[in-house]
Amino acid sequence: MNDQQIMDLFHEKGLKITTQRRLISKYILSRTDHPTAEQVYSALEKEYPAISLATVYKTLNLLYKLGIIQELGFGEGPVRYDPNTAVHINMVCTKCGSIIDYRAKDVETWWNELIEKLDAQPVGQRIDIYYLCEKCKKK
Amino acid sequence: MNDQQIMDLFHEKGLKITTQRRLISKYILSRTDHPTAEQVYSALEKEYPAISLATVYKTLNLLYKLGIIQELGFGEGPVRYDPNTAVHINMVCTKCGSIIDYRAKDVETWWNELIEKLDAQPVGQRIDIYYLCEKCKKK
DNA sequence: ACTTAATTAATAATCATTCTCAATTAGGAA
DNA sequence: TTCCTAATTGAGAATGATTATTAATTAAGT
Repeated sequence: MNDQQIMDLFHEKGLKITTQRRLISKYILSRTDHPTAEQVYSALEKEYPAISLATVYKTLNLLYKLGIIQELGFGEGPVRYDPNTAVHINMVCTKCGSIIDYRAKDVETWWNELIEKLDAQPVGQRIDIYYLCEKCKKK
Repeated sequence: MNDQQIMDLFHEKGLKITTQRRLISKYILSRTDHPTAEQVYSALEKEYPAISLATVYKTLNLLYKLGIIQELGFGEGPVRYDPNTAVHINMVCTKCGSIIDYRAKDVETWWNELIEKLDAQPVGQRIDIYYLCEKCKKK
């Protein structure tokens, strides 16, 4: 999903298309590093100084509710946002907190087999692996 | 792992065995409903009124650091604690927040195959499926 | 251009969790 | 058993993340 498609979806749902929503949507879609709301805010502040942190939170929440992005909450620290909603594995470094997506065909295949066995129909999923990333392992 | 084994581990690590730690450990091990720290506190307050919420937080954190329990943070609401550290799926109702563990032999088998393919060695994992539980689906 | 409801910025309020520190206690040593 | 000391605890203050409030602004249909 690209940012234009998101704007179309907003329109379809009767939601207003604002500069802020456009910028936030575009920005989060462009990231693979799972930023926090604060980080999205800091990045956008440079080109759009009037933007407010509350708007960033509200918009990310809206994107989440619309199923466009994933929310990753942890025991500690702020929520991380992931534009990848396909079945994949979040490789989470327990030391530095970096998160990279691991996506493999067989993960998706297995997942589809699994959910077929359930009587429930999932509305989403989350798969995390906690490990030490290369950088942190060296130290 | 039972609570006596946890006490043995505490001893081994040079950690003091207190009434609070005993009660909190025993309680969380007995639950399958993934309670919050607040809920653990409320339950234990009845038989041990002097217990403090800070101690509950600290002890649950300690158990987590020792790898005895799992911490499940979400985008909203408090952290939930899960004494089941085996590979399993957390079935999370997106409406009422109930969490039940889904454990199947093939989940573990597949998981072991998967992590063999990674060059990283995981220190833990988390698998969630978001869905509507039976009760909430009826409404 | 006009209207109006939705959205925004700014900041106060809230919620969950951690921190601080004086008092208490576990558990090893005498 | 009693003593000693460092670890732990309870109580509440402090912090950090997020949400709520509200007056001002703005998107977008008429």
